[in-house]
Amino acid sequence: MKNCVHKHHKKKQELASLTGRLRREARKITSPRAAILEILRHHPHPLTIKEIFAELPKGGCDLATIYRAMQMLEKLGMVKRFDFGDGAARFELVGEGEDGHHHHLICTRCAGVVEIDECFPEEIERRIASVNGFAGVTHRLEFFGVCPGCQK
Amino acid sequence: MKNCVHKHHKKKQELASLTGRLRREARKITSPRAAILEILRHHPHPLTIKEIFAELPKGGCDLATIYRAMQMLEKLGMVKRFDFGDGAARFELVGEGEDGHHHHLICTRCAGVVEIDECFPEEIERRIASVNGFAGVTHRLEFFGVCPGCQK
DNA sequence: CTTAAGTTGCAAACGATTTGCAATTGAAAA
DNA sequence: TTTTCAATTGCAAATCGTTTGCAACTTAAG
Repeated sequence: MKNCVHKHHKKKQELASLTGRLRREARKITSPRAAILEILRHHPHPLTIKEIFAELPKGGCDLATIYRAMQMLEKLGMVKRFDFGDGAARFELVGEGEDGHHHHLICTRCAGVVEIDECFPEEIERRIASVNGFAGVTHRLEFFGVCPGCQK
Repeated sequence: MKNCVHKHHKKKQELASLTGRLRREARKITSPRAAILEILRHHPHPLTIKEIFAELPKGGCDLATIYRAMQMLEKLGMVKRFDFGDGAARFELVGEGEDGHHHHLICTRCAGVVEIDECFPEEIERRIASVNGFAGVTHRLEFFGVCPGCQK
């Protein structure tokens, strides 16, 4: 179950559109960045820094460069950071104008990932916020279990 | 908002009951362990290793000892590990027979924590599991927002 | 083509957590 | 109690993911 099922209809973004977003933010389009975006573009599921590094063409860039790129892309809202609780951050490209909020179902055996459409019920979240007087409440939510292939 | 609101009626467990659980598992009741349990007993909210370390009486034990103790207590199901996404694990004592599953509302400004009674709807989780053929599905869920005190 | 600001590689620094190992200590047995 | 041995601890070194300082190097604007 190393592959990923996608129920979200994420249109693969054009590289030009991505670099355009960068340019608009007065960021330089360097070859490491183009290569990283290219990889993210082709992987609709969350990738760790090391996975991106591994996908990088021969003589790719330094790990630090990827870390810096992801920080910056996250700040610009172009990628969303996910935490599966295993100590390594994962990143996924976010469509223009979208916020990328969604969840995953992760196999605790093979680490396979399935994107989930369901989200925590808004009314309940709203109630939790108001009952406690909190503002701007969001949540971090991930599901864990054993995938079909790992159950035997 | 450095204090914690508790809507859960967690009865503070007796130290004797805790050490009894250890003894039953053929684990030694050492002074570091007793001190750690004593601290957890008095703090119904999730504590980081460093917080436990700081609470430790003068000449407490080594950090490594706390790490080892928490690993072991977690394995025995006596503490539950939480991840607020800030890189430091937090631990909370779990009542005998309970599984400690619950969630928190965390202030992104002051890091204050409120325990939440709500959980992700079971029927939806069940549907997510069956639709994807996953078994033994659980979830990790935490809420984030700005607490009343930090909103001004 | 020049140039200044933005970027990169590299190595060192970090913070959380783990681990090897010799010295110490519970607690079961004598 | 005292003996005895496995469980446990302290300490330092090792890991791991991530960040950062800095000099060398590009990109993109003029």
